[in-house]
Amino acid sequence: MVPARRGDLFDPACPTRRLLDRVGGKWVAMIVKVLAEAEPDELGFAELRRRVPGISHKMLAQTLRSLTADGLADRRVEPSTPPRVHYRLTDLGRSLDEPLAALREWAERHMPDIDDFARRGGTSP
Amino acid sequence: MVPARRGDLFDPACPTRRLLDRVGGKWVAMIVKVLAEAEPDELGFAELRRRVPGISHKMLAQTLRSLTADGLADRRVEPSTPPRVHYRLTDLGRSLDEPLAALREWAERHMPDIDDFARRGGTSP
DNA sequence: CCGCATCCCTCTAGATACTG
DNA sequence: CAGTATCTAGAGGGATGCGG
Repeated sequence: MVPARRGDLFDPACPTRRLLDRVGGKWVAMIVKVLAEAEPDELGFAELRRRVPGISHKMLAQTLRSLTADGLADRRVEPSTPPRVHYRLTDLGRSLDEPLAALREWAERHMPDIDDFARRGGTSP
Repeated sequence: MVPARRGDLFDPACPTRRLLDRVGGKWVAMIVKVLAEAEPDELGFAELRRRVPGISHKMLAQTLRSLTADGLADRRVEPSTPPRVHYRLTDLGRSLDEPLAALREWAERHMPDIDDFARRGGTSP
């Protein structure tokens, strides 16, 4: 990650794009939301999959893996047969949910405006 | 946009992903930030390009086009030779900058934590 | 039950070039 | 100077299958 294409080093003091590279993925924001709403409980893999409609087995595992690797989620393995694995947000992950919640709120409030504007082809009222 | 891959319709009541599909693009957030910081002035195409290091001519035009089509930015053509085109945020675009600013702030404050965690391989202190 | 590897397809975005 | 079209490489993400 953070490839530094060719000789072109972008400003290393711009963490926003790096954050969006992670959070802008197709499923990250939704999984963080679901985990945040489950607080203070943790969620099993299967339960998570049920609460994120449309996600594939692979993408859920992959996204959870990256969240765990980034310290945004904790992973707890229950040593049973079959083993069950549970996830919850870390403090860091919980703090990330705050700006994400602001974004969700904006989206719910204003996406209809964008849709209307786009549908009318940008004509003034 | 909002392709609805194959037969798989996701929940239409989830505008957050649709917003992230737009804002999560590589340049959108940065351009909105630059336009917001220039307020109340508008910025010419060339000036914008100077303020967004690393962006290509094509991607700047393309991103500005989508912002304009979504009603997030206004486009003003100065009928001179050569023609100059100026951009500024609309009220809607300006309101979007608020949650984006929250995200930027989080990124600046917490990306180092993520980096440290990843660098230590997720080891507890 | 959950994780990981493989294959494949689509979509993004960079390079380049032509028009107004 | 600004906008658009074409081509191409690479990443993201879906389906499937084996391993633990």
